[in-house]
Amino acid sequence: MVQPAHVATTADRILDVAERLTQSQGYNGFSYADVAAELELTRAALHYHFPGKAELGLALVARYAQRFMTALSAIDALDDPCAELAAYAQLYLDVLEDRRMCLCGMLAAEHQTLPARMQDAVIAFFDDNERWLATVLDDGRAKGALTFAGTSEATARMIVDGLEGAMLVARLHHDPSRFRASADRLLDSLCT
Amino acid sequence: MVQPAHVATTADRILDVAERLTQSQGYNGFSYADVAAELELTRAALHYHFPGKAELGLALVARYAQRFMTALSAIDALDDPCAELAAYAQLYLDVLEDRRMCLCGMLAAEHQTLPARMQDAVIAFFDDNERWLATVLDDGRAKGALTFAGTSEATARMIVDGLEGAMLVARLHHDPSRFRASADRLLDSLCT
DNA sequence: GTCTATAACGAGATAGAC
DNA sequence: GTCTATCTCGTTATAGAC
Repeated sequence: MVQPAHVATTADRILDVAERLTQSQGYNGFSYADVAAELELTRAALHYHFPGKAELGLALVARYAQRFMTALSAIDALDDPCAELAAYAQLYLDVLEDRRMCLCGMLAAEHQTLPARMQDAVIAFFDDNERWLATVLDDGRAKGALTFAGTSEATARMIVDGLEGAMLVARLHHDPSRFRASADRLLDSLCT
Repeated sequence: MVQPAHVATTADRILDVAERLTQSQGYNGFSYADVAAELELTRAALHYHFPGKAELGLALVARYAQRFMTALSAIDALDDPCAELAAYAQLYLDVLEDRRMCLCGMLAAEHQTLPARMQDAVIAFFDDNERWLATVLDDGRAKGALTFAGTSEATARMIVDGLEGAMLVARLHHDPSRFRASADRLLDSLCT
């Protein structure tokens, strides 16, 4: 049986709630009870869909990473390196708007406490982001649309670092404009 | 009675362990039992020194912030804006060397789950850092030692954001050289 | 200042009925 | 697929002896 596209399965609704809770309170900051209460289910029902919290957490990262990579593919279609970087920053801003941290940024902070497979998935998320950014940077430099010193890999890392850090700090004040200011300064220096 | 400078009080040793655990696993990622075991004390002894985890957490941030501000005062003595920025980044690198996150960076991630007074103290830490950096930047621009567009406040925020984010990500790979690369690119663009 | 003992609660998890 | 009931363990916290 295939679900109609507009009806979320229970598993999806669990992931939606768990994702928001993880982004706002951390993986170690929410419980099955929190998710169950919000969905008006019992904890046991959650265990049916995700046997343990480790499985839920892994599904969380996998879905988030997949969704993110899909968004990056869509950005590729812009075919304008400078606009692509701006669109990339906008992905972060969208998350920040309702006071969430990047899921993997949050999990990066908690990294040492995570199940091994979640740790690996978080690292892979950042590697994928850096790789994608590096191709945008290389492409932009080849086209003359972007200017930067050093390797595209190092520049990509600086962008990821800057955006993740800007989210982390801007969230304290619930102030997306702070994020935008940092992000703009970071990216404007690259666009010719 | 005053303690000799080289003998740490029990309260200090508790803070030392709790600080390291918070920086590596998060405030929600360690327990009184963890601290007690490492110090070969009981949990009850910890409650004597810090009635509850909220008080311990607040003392943690207060001590860290005070120590950090003292370090910033020492850096002021360098009287060379570019060297001062490098020394500032070095503070972060020192923390990262044994796989710790900045205490307040970690607490920023967990911010929404913290006791109210801890939340305020974390925000104050970042405000103080930004203020200090802004004075270094203003001073450096006046002397002609630093160049940057826009306000010193906005530039200060970009520096804090970049360094915190670089720590967050570099810690994943246990790779301080990544931090150094990001930090150098961030700061070199300011030094004339 | 530190201990033993215990209370009170929350978390993750499982068995088995429906 | 969801429920009730239960288990086990970890966590915070307190009382009272030493």
